[in-house]
Amino acid sequence: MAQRASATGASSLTAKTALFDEFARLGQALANGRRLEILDVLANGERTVERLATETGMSIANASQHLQVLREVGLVLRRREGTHICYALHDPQVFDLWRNLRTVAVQRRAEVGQLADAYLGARHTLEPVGRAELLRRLKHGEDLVVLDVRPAEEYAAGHLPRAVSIPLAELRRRLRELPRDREVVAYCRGPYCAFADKAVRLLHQAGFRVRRLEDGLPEWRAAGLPVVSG
Amino acid sequence: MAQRASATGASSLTAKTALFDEFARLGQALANGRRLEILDVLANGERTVERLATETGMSIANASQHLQVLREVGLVLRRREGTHICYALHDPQVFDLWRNLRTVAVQRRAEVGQLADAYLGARHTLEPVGRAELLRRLKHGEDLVVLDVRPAEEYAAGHLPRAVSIPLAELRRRLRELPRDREVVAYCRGPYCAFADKAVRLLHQAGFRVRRLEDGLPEWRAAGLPVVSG
DNA sequence: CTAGTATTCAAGAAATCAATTGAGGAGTTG
DNA sequence: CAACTCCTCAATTGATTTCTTGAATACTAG
Repeated sequence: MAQRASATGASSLTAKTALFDEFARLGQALANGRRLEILDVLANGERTVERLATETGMSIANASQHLQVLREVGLVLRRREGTHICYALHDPQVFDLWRNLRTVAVQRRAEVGQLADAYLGARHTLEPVGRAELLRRLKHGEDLVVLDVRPAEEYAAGHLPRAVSIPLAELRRRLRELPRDREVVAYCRGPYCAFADKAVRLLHQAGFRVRRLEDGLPEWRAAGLPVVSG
Repeated sequence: MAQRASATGASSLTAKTALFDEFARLGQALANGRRLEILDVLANGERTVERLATETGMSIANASQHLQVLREVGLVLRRREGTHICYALHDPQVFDLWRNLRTVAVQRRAEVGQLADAYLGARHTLEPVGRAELLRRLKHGEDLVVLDVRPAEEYAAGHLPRAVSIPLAELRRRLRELPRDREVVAYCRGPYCAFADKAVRLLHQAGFRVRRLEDGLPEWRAAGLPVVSG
């Protein structure tokens, strides 16, 4: 941001300029794909720097630096946990902001949809289950299996009512735990997480009746729907 | 964004990286104070490049370049109007995104509040009127004057029901148009626009009973409240 | 108090971004 | 169709951003 630096003394800046530059700092924090990946993961629960780095494929130093940026603008906060330091979203509104950004990006830019398909593998082949639909069917006592394919820690930090946890990495060898006479609804971290899509493909090939939830646990929680933890 | 450039061929990027980088492009568009100023003004109605430049104090070329950035990511769209080209927010969701960014910035960063006070001149001296309160008092037929102090074009593009238009620049010499026996509620472009605050100070010194609306017309419209145009 | 480890800091190279200036394009009006 | 107006593009300069590497820090655990 050249014009902010060119007036390091801050005296040549009008107050209005300074105010909007301050808003823009939040935009800057959202202006990097790696930081958005971090936010997306953190929406599923707090994480140490190390785990965050391995899950996103960054170096630890790099992940740490991005976390500093997010912390400076107040998007995340940290907490010591034994020898580790855990980072978490500062509050639910931060997730709302990230989701709002996503939504506008998808609606306004065709490239996003193409890239999403490239990453997730055109999922339009099978209509996902809507939140309202799932809730209704659960309430009617319908006999379906809700499957959480995220890592076990995230399931522990909060999951859908009656959900079963089988992390994607273990799914192939734990297929027998799933009943074949009931429909399976899989979910993961959200619409831009590949876990549930991969699970659906795997289960579909194995002959299960399976669909994915339209989005993930953070959206479910943000919609005010019940979340079970522990 | 070094890592995007380092892979100009785009082949070394994983699909996930590319997807989140695409989301980040929207963040980049929001990562500049001048562009946020533009969005804030455009939320009150479309504007030509020239007007936008003079209102925000930028050079025309600079304003044009920022508008190109906003257009590339789909935040604004343009339309020819005679010899001019008008820019407008692409849709109401764009305003929601900007408002969401503002909200998080104010809640998470103390600096923002201080800068806002520096710009607007600590307005806490007088409690603003809430949207709900104003609406209720209007419905009860209470005898108050709703005063729109934005430029006349913005009033024409949409204003509160029963609002009177006196642009801030003309307020001092049109004081006699306002009744002294009724409370005046002034509003402008939003919480980070100085027009209403200046109007309140001016009217208060002139002996009027006056308060400002908690925020401006774009927020009123976004709340689904009635807007009159023409 | 010491050892060990998770995290942060610091420095440097490559690339991007912002604002200015001046030239060029696109369209409209007469 | 020609002149004019409004707008966009291109090039430049200086600052910022991003990632890597290696060193320093801050804690916990024993």
